Amino acid sequence: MKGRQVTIKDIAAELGISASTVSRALKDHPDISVETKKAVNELAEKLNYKPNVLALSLRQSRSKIIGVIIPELIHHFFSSVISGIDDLAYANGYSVMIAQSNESFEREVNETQVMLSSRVAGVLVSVSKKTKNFEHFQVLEDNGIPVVFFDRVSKEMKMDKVVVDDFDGAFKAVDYLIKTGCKRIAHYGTSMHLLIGKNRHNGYLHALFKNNIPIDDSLIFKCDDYDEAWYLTEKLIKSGNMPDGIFAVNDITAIGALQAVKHLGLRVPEDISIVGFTNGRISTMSDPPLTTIEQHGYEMGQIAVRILLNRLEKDEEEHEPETRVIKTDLIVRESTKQI
Amino acid sequence: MKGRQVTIKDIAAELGISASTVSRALKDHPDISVETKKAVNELAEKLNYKPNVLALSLRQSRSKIIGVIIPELIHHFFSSVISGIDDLAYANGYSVMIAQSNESFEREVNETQVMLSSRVAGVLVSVSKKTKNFEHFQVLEDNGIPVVFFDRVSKEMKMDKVVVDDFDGAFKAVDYLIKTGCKRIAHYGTSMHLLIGKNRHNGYLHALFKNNIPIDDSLIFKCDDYDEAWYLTEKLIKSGNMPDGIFAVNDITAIGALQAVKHLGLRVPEDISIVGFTNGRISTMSDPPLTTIEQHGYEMGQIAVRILLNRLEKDEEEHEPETRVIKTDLIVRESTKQI
DNA sequence: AACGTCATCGCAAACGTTTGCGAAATTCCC
DNA sequence: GGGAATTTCGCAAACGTTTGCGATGACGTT
Repeated sequence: MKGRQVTIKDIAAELGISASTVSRALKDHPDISVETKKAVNELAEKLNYKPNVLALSLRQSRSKIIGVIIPELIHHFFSSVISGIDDLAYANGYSVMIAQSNESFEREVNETQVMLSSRVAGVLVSVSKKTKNFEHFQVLEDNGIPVVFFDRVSKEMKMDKVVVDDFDGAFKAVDYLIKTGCKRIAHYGTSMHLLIGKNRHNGYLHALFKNNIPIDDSLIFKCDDYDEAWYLTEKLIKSGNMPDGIFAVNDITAIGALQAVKHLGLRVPEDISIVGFTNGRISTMSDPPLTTIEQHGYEMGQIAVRILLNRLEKDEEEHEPETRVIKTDLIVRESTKQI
Repeated sequence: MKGRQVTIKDIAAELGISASTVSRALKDHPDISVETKKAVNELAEKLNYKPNVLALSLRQSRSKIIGVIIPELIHHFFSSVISGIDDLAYANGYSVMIAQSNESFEREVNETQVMLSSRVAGVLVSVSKKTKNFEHFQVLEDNGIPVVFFDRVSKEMKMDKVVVDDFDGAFKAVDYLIKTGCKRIAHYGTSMHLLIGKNRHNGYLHALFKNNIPIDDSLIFKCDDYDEAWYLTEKLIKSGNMPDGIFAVNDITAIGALQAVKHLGLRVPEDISIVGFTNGRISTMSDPPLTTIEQHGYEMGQIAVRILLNRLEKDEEEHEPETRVIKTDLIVRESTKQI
């Protein structure tokens, strides 16, 4: 019952041989006779021996754990990414340690300390909204722990990144709105110090520009969650400054706007068209279903892992930071008009 | 740059004292003089020393990692649970290692091996739909790794569990449907070998019974996802065997049914009332918003951690498995009629 | 018979930390 | 000032594993 776990020594003792021999036998070292190997393997099987990865990691001072730091777990996009991370990590014999910062800078810093303490092989991170300083990640790199950022990244960090083509995605969304007849398109965006905020904003501007639509600052807002969107949309409509299209930085915000529009007795898309960003599960559940941008979270997770594993293999020599950009797709549903 | 990490020995060498002294100084052992402590702590700070938890875990053969095995990450309920787990684990100095089984029995078994290898302190698990055999979890217990199950549990396992009061939740849902005038209530349920499937089913039956409504087997189905629900609902309505209420085993299924009903030109809740289970994010996003059962995933995660930590503290002596039941709440929205 | 060649295995150190025990050095007490 | 008590620290072992090196025998070769 309540037992210690079986070790190599237990096997060695029971067989009357040394621990080294058992170790070598288990990994099919040529120095060991077939009979010994057979005996060792059989006993290991019988005792349900599992190598102690702690000891292993300690020995070669590198663990098979990938650390992941994200702002929030309860979020379709992030859980997609983690799912991609977990699947590929698992396929390569790595385990995944997660830590959510809950959008708190202090906790994010603390989590990097934990990663350091745990001697993880590498860290994948999407920074919190409050993070404007990246020293704690540099510390990881300085201690030999490679860091790969995904989605929420910043320009100033000279490290590996994998991001979605936010500019192009936003452009596609807004361009589509225009092509379906919208002329007064509002943008609900997130913090501009996050690249994703800035890039989506710029994509929005670029689409207007390309289509010769003047920029109207009274239609551009910092607004990135459900309740905010509801409130803002209601205010906007009642104020008389009503847009005929809304491009929101994510699906939740888009749906908040959508609900508010319907609540006021207006129709989507006839009166106001709406486009979100992410293509999460909810985008098919709203009424009407949401036109949005597919962000390929699962693939993003996988790519991040692949970049990390690559770095871990050829770990020496100076390394030139790489930025991978994932293309988005416009998913047309019924919250926008026909083209 | 590309450095090894700082160890206790580095500090000891630089200060010309022994590693033991540094170790004791760092944890404020009374045997060490104040000046030494001061010197050690300052240097540790300066060098950014972080204890190597691998070595620590190896030493006392127990790590500060909680393993979590779940069927699917991309799922509002499960990510809520993990979020609760992570927050409480973090507060108690533990890290969280996740592993998704993707509803595969083989992978679930493999993940338990990994947990064993990693010498995690304990494991929290929600079993896959395919799991009908629980030996792999018994192996964990036999090796001194406590296991706590949550949500998806089975009767035959004699271990700690934390579940939602599925019976009562289902009862509340169906009872409410009846009170609002429904007479022909369909049930879309999940596998009966999962306790949650059976209990919700029984809660459904009990509500019918209490209200003297005969059970109609032609209204009971195994159907637990979006597409299935859409298809089944459409078939059901067209076949003329139309229910006036639907109680679904989760929100996604409920919304699938809701969409199908609307698609056929019928109204929710006037023609058919619908109740889901979970109260996930999507339940507020549908049109009309979904009446559902709040399942308290975040709290469930926290309770699971608390049970585990309790066991880890007084780890000796035989332990009587405990089952914690979390009460549900009926959340009334607009997919049901007024009472 | 003397030597080299293999095949097979064990010793011991190392990874970073903790901790019981003992060893100095200092202080105290009478 | 002699002994005891106290303070402050170091030694070494241990956790489980890997691995360079050396050891032991059994052979085969001259």
